[in-house]
Amino acid sequence: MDERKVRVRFAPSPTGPLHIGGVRTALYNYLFAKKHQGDFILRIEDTDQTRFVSGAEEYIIESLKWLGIEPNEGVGFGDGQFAPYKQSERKNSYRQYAEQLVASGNAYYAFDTSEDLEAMRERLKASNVDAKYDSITRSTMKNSLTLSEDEVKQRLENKEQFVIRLKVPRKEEVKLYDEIRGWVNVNTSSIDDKVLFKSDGMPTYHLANVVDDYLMNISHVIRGEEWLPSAPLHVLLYRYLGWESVMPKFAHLPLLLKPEGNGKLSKRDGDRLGFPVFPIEWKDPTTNEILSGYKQNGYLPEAVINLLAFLGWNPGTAQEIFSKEELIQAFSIERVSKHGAKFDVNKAKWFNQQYVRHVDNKILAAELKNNVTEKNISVDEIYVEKVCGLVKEKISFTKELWDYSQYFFVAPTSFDESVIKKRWNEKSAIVLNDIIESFQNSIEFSHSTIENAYNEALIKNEMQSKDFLQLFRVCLSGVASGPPIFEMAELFGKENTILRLETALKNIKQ
RNA sequence: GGCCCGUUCGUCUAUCGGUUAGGACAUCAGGUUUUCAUCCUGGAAAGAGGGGUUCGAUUCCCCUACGGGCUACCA
Repeated sequence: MDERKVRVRFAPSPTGPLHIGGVRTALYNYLFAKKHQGDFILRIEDTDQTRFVSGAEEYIIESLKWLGIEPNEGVGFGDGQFAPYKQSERKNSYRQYAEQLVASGNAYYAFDTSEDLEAMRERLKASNVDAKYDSITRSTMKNSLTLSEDEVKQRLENKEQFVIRLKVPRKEEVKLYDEIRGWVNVNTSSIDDKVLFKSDGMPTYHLANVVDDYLMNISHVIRGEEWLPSAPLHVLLYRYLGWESVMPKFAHLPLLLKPEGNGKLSKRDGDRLGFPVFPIEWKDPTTNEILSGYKQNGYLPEAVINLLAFLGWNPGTAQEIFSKEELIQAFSIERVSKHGAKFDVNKAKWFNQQYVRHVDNKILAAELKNNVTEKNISVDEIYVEKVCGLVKEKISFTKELWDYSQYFFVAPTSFDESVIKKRWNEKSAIVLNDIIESFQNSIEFSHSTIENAYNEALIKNEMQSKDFLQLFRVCLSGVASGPPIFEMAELFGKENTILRLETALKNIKQ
């Protein structure tokens, strides 16, 4: 690594909600920046005004905040010395560079209408030739290379619509070093004369991205593999603009693939895959369709970061659970894999489960309390916390809290039938009554005194615990599984526990 | 079609010429947990195919196959 200060950027376009592939790109940029004490920048690439989606920009900002991978510079995170960070607000800075390329003979004005272009493509297709605007075809089109100088001047003065295209050499090897893949060679014969400056006065991605990365002193471009084919074009741009010596290093990340079948994960995959593709919930502004998010599905941001980091990267050790700080320390571009990764729902669930267990009860309680109050149940905060402490071992997602713990707040009215059917016999009621009686006579009501009372009742009635314990659980909670029974009963309290057992007795007796 | 990238257990991956090809998730079988959804132990499970290079290839090179990406005045 050279001495240049590390400055990386995440540059999404606000055409909809950010999906997890994009989130991972942001994450790798973030980790790389922090690892090298560099800057992480958020730049909004909104050069296509026709694809603007309202709310998308805010969504991107909110998502990065939720995940805790906040840029230290950029839209929504405070301007640095390179503001503005939104390309539509930088509109005026691009044309001069396009003009510079025209002046140096590396670009040209083109006046072709979309009909002209269509006709050219039809014509070439008919003769079985690759239809592209390149070193051959440009000589047959309306541009500043074929038109006289006067006519070009005239057209420009008449404010005729034009674009500026890069004059790509006919046949030239372009070498590009990718930090993940090594050297990539591309011949310019396969690249067309890309539009750099559009007729609406905005640059295309190619120009804007190169100009901004240069102006913003970007040291490394870390982006998705879908950009690899156009990277040589960008190298050409740096070269012709005279910036090749400060050209950023490139790293093209492997894509995130759909778990089943083929293709890269896309925004359109929405909810149908059984896991969210968006960090937080997104409501489509035009259709009002709601697409679910990791946040709302009960994932913890730390878990999402951890699992995403491992989709395409690994530290080379057996450790898999990494805090954000640990990821920063361990991360390196060299250990990013070259091939696409399919998202694995099971592994994602496992990651989240690991984190849920270690979350402070207070934080879980805050979420569970919402569910409880939604049901118009008023409850003590400490009680909710204790409930969380007991059930968190049993769940994978925070949104499961209520499902797994509702009997702590509402006494059961139905009882797991398969357990009743399997375990209930003529002695059950007697044992239960003995337990109730013992409880009533007890002064202290802790999990150990509960357990003692329980055991005594079993011995007295010559009953094996393994034949009765689950039945006991069902009588108390209505369901077949849950946290340690005696601790659960302690939390219910003496009166409540007795009441529940009596209710169970009444309901179950056929 | 053209160009580019890739290819190790079902999935994520380790291996930087010599390993019984390792781990994790999932799965299966046991065992704890006096019950369970936790936990522990164990099993099954992989180098796409074909050529080279080499004393020796999963590892390096070539070809084929397959997968993916790109191929717009979209990013």
